Amino acid sequence: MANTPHPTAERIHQVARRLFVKRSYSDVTMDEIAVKAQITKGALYHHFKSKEALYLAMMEADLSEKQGLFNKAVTTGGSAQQRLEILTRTFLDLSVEKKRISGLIRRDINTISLKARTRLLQMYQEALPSQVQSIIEEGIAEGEIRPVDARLLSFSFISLVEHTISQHGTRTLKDNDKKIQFVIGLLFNGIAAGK
Amino acid sequence: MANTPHPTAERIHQVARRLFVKRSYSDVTMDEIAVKAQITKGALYHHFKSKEALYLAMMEADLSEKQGLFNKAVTTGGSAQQRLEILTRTFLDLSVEKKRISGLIRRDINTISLKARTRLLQMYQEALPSQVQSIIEEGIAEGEIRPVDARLLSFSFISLVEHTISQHGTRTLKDNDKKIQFVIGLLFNGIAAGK
DNA sequence: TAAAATACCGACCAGTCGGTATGTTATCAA
DNA sequence: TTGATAACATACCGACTGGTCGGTATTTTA
Repeated sequence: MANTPHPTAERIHQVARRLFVKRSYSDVTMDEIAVKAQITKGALYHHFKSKEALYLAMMEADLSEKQGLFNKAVTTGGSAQQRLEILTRTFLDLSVEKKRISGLIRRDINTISLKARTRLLQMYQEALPSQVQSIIEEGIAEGEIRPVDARLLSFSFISLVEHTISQHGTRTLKDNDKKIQFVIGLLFNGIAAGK
Repeated sequence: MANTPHPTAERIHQVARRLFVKRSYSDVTMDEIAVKAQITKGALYHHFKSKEALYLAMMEADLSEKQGLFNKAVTTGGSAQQRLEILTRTFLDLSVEKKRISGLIRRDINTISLKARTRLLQMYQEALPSQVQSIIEEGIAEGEIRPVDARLLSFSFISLVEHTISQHGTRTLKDNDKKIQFVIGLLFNGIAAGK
């Protein structure tokens, strides 16, 4: 339903994704998207009624895909730590571009209309933070995790993971195993040297 | 030296800061800054040769102030944990607006010129991450903190603190003591329930 | 095969934005 | 008093941007 079977629309999505990942919402122009997608502006506006609609459609396609992927980690059995590891690995296994998209939201959220903003945050919330949150909440219920605010922690955890895929993060933590180890180790045990 | 003794320039700084905190770099116009500062565009361009120069000057003023403040925490005696607490408290005691400014960088970094970008990152680096980093490094040297990548950890810690001042963060962790407790507790001990 | 819907083209528009050119007024040293 | 300079004001420019629109080619449906 959120899929765009039309080949041209699909190409527009790809081009838009690549551009929006590299530059901010305001800085990407519809002209450039049209040129890169090898169509005219008329055709572009035939498929998407506005710049914002295109941005939202692109985000929705990406986030609903991620929601499905991450949901497998949530519904898997095992300890909260194991499930967070699986979820993190699922994320890290994505393409570089797809890993970056989630980070766009914080960057562009202030430049789109209020209505689009609410919708975007809702989609993001369901795709990522609330899934992490539910794992944490169950971990708390099981006595595996000490009682903290699960929502705030889920946001913190997500940006922790995002740091591992930054330029410096990838330089320090070469492969995904190292990244997961860093992230999970910090989350569960902290950095105190004792014991 | 980075100070702007001229009262008009100072007023422009204030207005620009308020606007840039609320909206992205591209979305804030020089016209609006002029109107809000109760001057004309001519006067605005008399004081700052370009939009980018204004943005940079504003950032520089803020970051150099923060660098000085945080440096006190770094040079204070005590354990790494105590010094990180002091640094965090220094940050949290700032006005809401000044707390937000640091976060602008990640948002606007892609929209300014390469030269300005390099400069901005350098200033930010010195003001915040590298100070946190040096505390962590000393903590590792003293055996207080287990050996991890100090730089990556400093970035992670900073965004952890930033989360506590988000909308949800302030709702959950009412006062600064609660925020510091959350942030330091997570960093040093993690969330594992055992012991 | 006629008709209708879809996909696409490209010129154009109204508005916006950063920046400039050209004045006018306040300040203050000589 | 003068004259240079800083500190503004005003009018304007040119590039650019999101979006429109009349029209055409192509495919689907009746």
